[in-house]
Amino acid sequence: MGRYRVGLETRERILSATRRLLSEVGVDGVTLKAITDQARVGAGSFYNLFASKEEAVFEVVREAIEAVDPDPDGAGTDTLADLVDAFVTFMTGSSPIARIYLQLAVGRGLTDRAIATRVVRSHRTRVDRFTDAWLREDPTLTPEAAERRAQTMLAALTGLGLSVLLDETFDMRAHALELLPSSAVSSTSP
Amino acid sequence: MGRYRVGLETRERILSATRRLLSEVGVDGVTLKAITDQARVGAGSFYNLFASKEEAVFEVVREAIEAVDPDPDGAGTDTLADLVDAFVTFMTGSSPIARIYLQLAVGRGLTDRAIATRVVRSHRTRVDRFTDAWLREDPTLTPEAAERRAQTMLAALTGLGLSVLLDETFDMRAHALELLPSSAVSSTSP
DNA sequence: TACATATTTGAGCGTACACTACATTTCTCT
DNA sequence: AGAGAAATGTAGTGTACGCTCAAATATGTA
Repeated sequence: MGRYRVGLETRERILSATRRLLSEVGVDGVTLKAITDQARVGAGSFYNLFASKEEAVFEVVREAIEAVDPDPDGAGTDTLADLVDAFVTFMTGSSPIARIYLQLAVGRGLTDRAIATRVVRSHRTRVDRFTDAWLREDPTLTPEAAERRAQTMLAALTGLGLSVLLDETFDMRAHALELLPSSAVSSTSP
Repeated sequence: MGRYRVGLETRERILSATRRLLSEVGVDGVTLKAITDQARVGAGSFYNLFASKEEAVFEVVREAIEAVDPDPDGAGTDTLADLVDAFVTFMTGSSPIARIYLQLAVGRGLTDRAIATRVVRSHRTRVDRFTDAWLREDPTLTPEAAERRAQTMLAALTGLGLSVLLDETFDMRAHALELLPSSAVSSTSP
């Protein structure tokens, strides 16, 4: 089902409106009417392009996450410090999308099956990224040990992210550095 | 406006029902109908005792957060391993309180200022507990360094708690052990 | 230009929900 | 017992929301 050019433009307008609303009024304020008003689009047009309201919201969050990904192509050259840095930037950056992401992941992921599935899948991808980086950092690790460390590190980063969301003065970066093995602390990749 | 005895009993029934629903069906499942059905009470009775649904939910949340607060009379002899162990047990134990607490702290605490304040305060108390334990573990640490490590460790434990909420098969204990300094890994306090 | 396909509109459907009105019953105190 | 306050159940009301549908219009292609 090919799209006409105007359809793709409308899609962008809808995503922009959703992004803006998420930032300005939060996840609860994003109603379909708010989106379609903001995008100057009828409800029917919205559903011609998105299967549900949630789909648009997730697309926005997904793009926000990708925007800070140090290695979008998965080339496998990013270091642990790079990944940690990217996560910290995502959480402490100016965009409020990080808050939305955590809220959706935990606040709704626990009860909404569709959301839980997406959260788990993206989490899985991130764990793999961190696992690979751990193996590059310390080739003597078994794959299992590397994954365990990746899981722990990611969970810790999530917890630190929560801390900074609850208390904006929390110095997430300083704390996150403690999660790195001492050999990797000094600098990010050259 | 004094209350009759039956009114106070009804109030307790409503709070119990709300508490139970929070743990069984989650925050989103707590509708007024669910509460009044569970409490075997009419909607009119509910609004005779509470100004709004939120008021009842908030009362339960407040009690749940208080229940999570570490014992303020703690003798101050816990080791880091003890504290980690207690946290893991709390998270993976049979009581649904941990679930409620985390879900509300993240799901609502990010947007509800009143809840955020309570979460931050109980978190603060726990950080102090962990800081003391770090100092006992390694007396060469400066108080600042100890607190930084305490914050990181607690955030990591919280993140691991989130992991186990999203995936019940997640082995929180194994991962939590990685957070301890190597000298403390082998055993809990004698 | 003719045709197929994509896009748009917006009134309105179904539903879920918090909350209310009010007649009735129960409670407590004197 | 009697009176007034409190508690109760029912049957709603109002509203907000996600989403649908059919008809009308725009777009791309041969």
